[in-house]
Order: sequence, then structure tokens, then C-alpha cells
Amino acid sequence: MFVRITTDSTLRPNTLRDLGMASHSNALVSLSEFSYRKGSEIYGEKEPAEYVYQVKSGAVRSYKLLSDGRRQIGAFHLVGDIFGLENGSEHRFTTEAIVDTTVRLIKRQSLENVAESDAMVARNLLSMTTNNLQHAEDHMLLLGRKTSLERVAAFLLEMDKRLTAAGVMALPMSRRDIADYLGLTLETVSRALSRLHEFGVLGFIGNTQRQIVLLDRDQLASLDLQP
Amino acid sequence: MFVRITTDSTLRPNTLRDLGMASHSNALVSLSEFSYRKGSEIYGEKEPAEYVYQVKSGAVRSYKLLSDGRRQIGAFHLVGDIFGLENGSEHRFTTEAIVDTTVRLIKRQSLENVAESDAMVARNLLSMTTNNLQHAEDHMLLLGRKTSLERVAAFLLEMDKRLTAAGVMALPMSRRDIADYLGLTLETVSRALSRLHEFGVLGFIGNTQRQIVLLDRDQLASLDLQP
DNA sequence: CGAGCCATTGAAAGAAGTCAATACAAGTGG
DNA sequence: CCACTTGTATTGACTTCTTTCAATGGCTCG
Repeated sequence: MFVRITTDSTLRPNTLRDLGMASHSNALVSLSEFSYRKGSEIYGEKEPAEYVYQVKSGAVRSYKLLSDGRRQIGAFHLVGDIFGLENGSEHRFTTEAIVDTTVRLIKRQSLENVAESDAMVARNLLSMTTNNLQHAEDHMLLLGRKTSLERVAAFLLEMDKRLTAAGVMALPMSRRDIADYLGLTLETVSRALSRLHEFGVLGFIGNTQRQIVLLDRDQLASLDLQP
Repeated sequence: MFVRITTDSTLRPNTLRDLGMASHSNALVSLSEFSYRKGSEIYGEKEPAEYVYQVKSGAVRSYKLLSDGRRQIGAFHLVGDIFGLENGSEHRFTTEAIVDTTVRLIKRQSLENVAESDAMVARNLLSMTTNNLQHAEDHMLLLGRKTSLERVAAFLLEMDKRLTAAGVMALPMSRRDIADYLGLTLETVSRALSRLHEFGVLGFIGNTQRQIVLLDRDQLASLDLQP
């Protein structure tokens, strides 16, 4: 299901700096790259967490399932994002490539070894975990208390911040993915987007329905209402 | 609004061990106790995070508000629980005493100082944050994808694990608190509890409506359906 | 170019929310 | 200690929002 692209190598400043590795660190960390085709699984819930991942290109969804198939996506991982960092030994989500995706991977064990001696790395591991926690906390508020329109507005603002290039937001994920992220059905998401389109808050570009331009971020923000 | 009970003192093995402090640590950490009356605020969202707290007696809710007053409770903190541990400098929730509550408090700065030199403490800070993250991740699934009955069943099982003594669960929080934790209204929570009562899954004890006996944990677990 | 996926839209059903009445418990003050 | 007020919980009737079911059309990709 995946294709190995490069071989193991030693420390690459760019990646390790993202994990908080001081550039003077003398540790060797094994690095490789893998590519996953659209829809394929990167790892499953409950699997041993052997690697930590960074998205080099593409996009990833991580989710939990109930026994009857209901799905909750906890996060989308876009280019540059690190995911799969668990403290325990098991992954707590299943992750899949949303589109064709290439990731860098780092052996978890080697990262822990470095963290043991390098307080800076340890602090950054904590800081990354805290960022994930903060995202989850905000998402609980959205899932527990916001209306469908508010959820979709919040989603658009989040994606706008994370992946807008040249004023256009090219969403990699389907309406179903968005719905499972927001705790809605895909129909409700579609209706909310249509309403926002009617309101003149956003426009669709070209032939696809996944290229969106935000025309009125202020109105969108007022629909979201964070405080 | 609060009453100072004891004065600062030096290291107390019991509390610090909970934070992962090795008992041989020679650091001095200032400790005190405070009591909060039912309903009073311990700290507010966006306030500087000066202290970390541990519940000595009582119970605490931590929540976020939307501008129009909708409330999402992210967690309940019961006896022994540590809360208020932020990585950034600000609290991300408001916390209030649900009933009269006494907490121990530790200066955040002193904890960070210790973590800097003691890898064991640093690891346990990370582990506590990871536990919070895991709870939030599970709660996202509940809020995004579970029905009202499933949510209430999950809540009862969680509380059963955390505070049942002598077979009876004495809930400190109101129906409204439960509702705001589960993303429901208090009426829906009340109806779900009534249904579970009809089903013979639980019984109410005495005159109050907050003492609950679980009569059929298996049936409750089948209503929850985690996998 | 055709099969299958994806998105939109409409109509109907359903789950939870809102409004309201009642009852009970707990706290207050005479 | 009792009357009264206030807060909390339950229950019913009705409304609303979201879901479900269904039909249609547009893309995409073999």
C-alpha cells in the first residue's frame, strides 16, 4: 500500500528543528520518507506507536470509530504538521492519507533517547502535546455547543489560516470528511456552505467544489463567535 | 471569596510525588491550601497561570463559554486530581468549585524550575498532559457522534470508575453541569436518567437525586459502545 | 465515454431543544 | 421550628434543527 521513496539517513536539520532539536545536537536520528496513496491507512488505532510523522506533501485525517461505523475525525494534518506523537506506546487514532501523501518519519525511540538528555527537545515535545491538547479543547466546545453554521464557519476560518495560498483555499478533504470533523452529516455541511455562498461570504472557484475564496472573513468570524 | 487555611511550607512528599517528583529531590516548592465555597471561581480563562492545583476535598468543573452564554464543561476534577497545569502562561478554562472545595496549590514557576533539571519530573509533566489530551480526544468522539443515551451512559461509567464508594455514586454536580459536560440540555439528561431507571440499569438512593447505584454495568457498557 | 464517486437539493422523519407546569429539597429568616 | 423563598429535578407538550432518505447532476478517472 505504500512506496518507500528514500533510504534511511542521518540528521536533517530541517526536520529535527521542527521537533525542537538543537542544531548542535550530536545525536543520530534515523529518517526516512514514505508515500501513501489517497485513502490508504498510515497506522491504525491501538497499533504500537513506532514512528512519529511529518507531512511533507498531501494531507492526513486522524479519526476514531464507534463499533457501528460512526466516525469522528479529531484533526487534519497538513503540510509541515507533525502527527502520531504518542506518549504511551499505542496510537490513539487511525490515520489515513486524504490525498496522495508523502511523510517523513522518525523513530519514536530515538526521539525519546534524545529527549532524555536534551531538555530543550523535551520541552518542545511537551509544547507540541500542549498544542494538540489546546486544539482538542477548542474542538470540544465546537462539538458540544455550536450550531451547524457556526461549526462550518469555524472550520473555514481554521483552514483559511492553515492552507490558503493566493487567496484561494484548496480543500483536500471531502464533504464527508468535513462532516465527520464537525460532528455533522455531509448534507448539513453542504447546506451550510450553500447558505454561506448565498450570504456572499464565500465563492467557489473553477469547476471543483473544493476551491473556496473567502469574501468576508469578518462576517465569518461573527458567525463563529469564539469568546 | 476564599479562605486561606494553611501557610506556605516546604516539600510535602505526598503532593509532589503525585507530580512525579522523585522523593530525593532537594528542591523547595512552596505549597499552600485554599478553600473555595460552592460556586466560586478558582481562576478564569485567559488569566495568567500562576499555580497548579490539586483537589484535596470537594469537586471542580472547568469550562469554556461562548459569548452568548453557552457553556462547555471540559472536565470535572475530583479528589486527588491535578488541574490548572498549562504549558503556556494563560489558563485555557475557567474553573469553579462545584461544592465547597479545598485545594493544594503549587507555584507553577517552581515546578518548571524543578522540571528543568529533573528529567523524571519533566517526563511526568508530559505524561499528565498526555492524559488530559487522551480524555479530550475521547470526549470529542462522545460530543461529535454519540446519542444522548450513550453520552449519559458513558458519563455514569466514568463517574463510577472515579468516585464510587460502597457501591453508591454520590454525584457532586447538578443536572445542568452534567448536561454542559455532555453537550446536552438538563432536560435531556434527566430524561435519559429516567429511562435508565426504567430499564433497571440504575437506582436512586435516599431523598436526593444525586446518589445513584449502578445495577447493571454490563448493560450500561453496551449502551456506551466505545470500540 | 461510461462507471462510480462526490456534491447539491428537496421532502419527510426523528432526536434533542424549548417552554412550561409541578414537585421536591435545601436554605433563610422570623 | 416552621413558613417562605430559592434552587433543582422531573415530566409533558410543542418546536426546531439536524438527520435520513431520495433524486439529480457534475466531476474524475479508468
